[in-house]
Parts: sequence; C-alpha cells; structure tokens
Amino acid sequence: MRWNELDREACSVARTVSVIGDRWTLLILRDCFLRVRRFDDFQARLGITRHILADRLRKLVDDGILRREAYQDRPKRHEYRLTEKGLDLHPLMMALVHWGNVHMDDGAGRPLLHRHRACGHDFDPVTVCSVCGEPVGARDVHVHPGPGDRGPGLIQNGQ
Amino acid sequence: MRWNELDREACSVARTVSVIGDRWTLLILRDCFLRVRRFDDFQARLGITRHILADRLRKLVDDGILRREAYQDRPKRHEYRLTEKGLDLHPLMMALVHWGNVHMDDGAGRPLLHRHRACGHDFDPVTVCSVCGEPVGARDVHVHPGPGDRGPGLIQNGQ
DNA sequence: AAGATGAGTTCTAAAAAGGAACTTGTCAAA
DNA sequence: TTTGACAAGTTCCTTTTTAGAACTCATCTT
Repeated sequence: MRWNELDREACSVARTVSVIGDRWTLLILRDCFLRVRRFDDFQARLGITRHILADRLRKLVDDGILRREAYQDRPKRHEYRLTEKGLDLHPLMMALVHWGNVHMDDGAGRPLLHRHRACGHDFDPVTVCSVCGEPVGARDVHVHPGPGDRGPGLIQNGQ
Repeated sequence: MRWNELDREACSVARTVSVIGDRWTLLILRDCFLRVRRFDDFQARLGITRHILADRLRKLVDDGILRREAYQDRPKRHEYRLTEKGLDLHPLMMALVHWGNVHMDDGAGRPLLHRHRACGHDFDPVTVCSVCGEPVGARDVHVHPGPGDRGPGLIQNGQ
C-alpha cells in the first residue's frame, strides 16, 4: 500500500496517520507547540534537511494543521502557526511526551514540565471517560463497530 | 540527522518518536490494540510488505513494546502481544483515534466506537490534569524546563 | 505425494531522504 | 558601492528505504 492510499481507509487511525504519521512531522509539531514558527528555526533545532522541511510544512499547511502567515512585507517573510485543528493535536502530544517521560527516561529526569495554568501545578496528562469522568486504561475499553463501519474488520473482542 | 541518532536526544518526544514515529508502526500498534497478533493477519489487514512487517515487529519487540510468544510447538508458531509498556500507549492511540474522528471524518460516521466497561457508555477520551482533574487544552498549559533540561531549548513561553 | 499454513527471507526496481550548495529579495555596514 | 547577512526556499546528486513479487522451510491435512 502506498501512502497516498491511506487517506481512503475506513479507520480514523489510518487517516490520522496519513497526515501526522511521519517522524519529522511529529517533531515539527512538537516544536510548533513550543512556539517555534520560522523555517530556519525549525531547521536549526531539528537538524532536518531544508528540502524535507519545506515539504513537510507544505503538507501540514495543505492539511489545515498549520497556516502560513506573513509577518512582514519587503522582504516577504512567513511563519507557520498551528490552526485550531492543529491545536487539537495537543492531547496527542501530551500523550507522546508522557509516554516518553515514563518509558524512555535516560536517567536525567524530565527535560520539560507542563504546568496547568488553572491550578498552578506541574502535572501529567490523564485520559478520562467523557461520560463518567473516570480514568480509562487499555483494559477498561471495549471496541465495537460504529455507524461508519464497513469492514469485516476482525474486531472480535473478548478473550 | 539520521534516525538512529534520535534516541540520544534530550526531548521525550524525540525519543518516543524514534520508537513509534513511523507510519507502519502506528498502524501495527492500532491492530495490536484490536487484538491482532499474527504475522499473516497483520500482513493481510495492513497490506504491508512482509519484509517491512518483519522489520517493524522485530523493532517493536526490541523496544519492549511487543513480546513474541510461542502459542504452539511443532511447528513453532509465534504471536505478538503488547507488553505493559505497549499497553501504556493506549492514551496515545485514543488521542489518535479521537482526533481522526473529529477532523478526518469522511462523512460515514465513526467506524469504531469505544465503550467504557466501568460505566457502560460509548465515550470520547478527555485529557485532564493529574493534580486537579480539570480538562486541559493547548492554551491551559505552560511549558517550562525540568530537571533533565540540557538545552538552550528555545522555550521562551509567553506572547 | 500434493497441497496448505505460518512465518519469514531474498531479489530488483522505484521512491524517499540526506547533504551540500545555490537562488532571490532586501536591508545594513565598510 | 560592493560586501555580507538574513529568511525561506530550490536544485542536484548520492545513499537508504520501500514496494512488490517470488522463494524457503518445517509441519499438518487430504
């Protein structure tokens, strides 16, 4: 399967992966959440080839995750900012960071902390159920076909 | 920068991305959470080249996310199952699915629903603060250097 | 003896990424 | 007034990865 075929898949994960499932793209997005906005800043921080960076930024703009905005004329200069759609990736980023903090610790402690402005404390992200508000783990969830199902999807839960 | 250099980065996201930041890897993990466990099942569902599938499964095992386990002798047959470390990726997967549901809907409705066993309802994942329990969005979080910081990291929050 | 199964491996061609240098428009300094 | 710097890309060429298809190998089944 080629990558441009992925967005036609029935699965939300597959469609999401077609957009953000690339190493550089994820690192670019991390930097976006750290308020990096300019081409050369991304390039210097990531050590990414300029060529690939240009390509990934273009794709993120095409997908509506970033917007390219002029911050000066003469000479025209642009910066890249997260759209609302892009900002909605925040829970994903938090999950990524948190998993890394827990499982990929190199012994030096956390390089970055997240402070919740509302309560003032450094925190970890916790995923809870939108209905009852209780935390949900992998074993608390039962997956079943929804209205958009169109597969023999092999989702035989149980066991 | 080459991919094998990524795991030496200071950032948790970078280290996490070095492990799961690959399109096939993410899709393989999605299937793992749907209880797919065998080589040929992954291959048939994903349409991935067998060659790459073998490589990705090997890497996931090396990274402690999956474990390869015999389910019969004569002939020896193995299956791949999530370890605890792998199961901890659940919030990430939920975030991925949810973002896709919200932003990549193709109009057919959700192909998969998640039911919270404890409360019995279909739900969406909500990310909350581990300290105060309130939901956190991108704008509610202030990022600042932690004990493992070793950068001129460019994290000038504010503005 | 002739398939079928499961879990891979091997091969070649095509696609993607890495690396480094080059371009373009504008301003600022020597 | 030439020189250099800056920001944001492009171009070109080489090295790696992937795709796609076929092949292997040990065991069951018919």
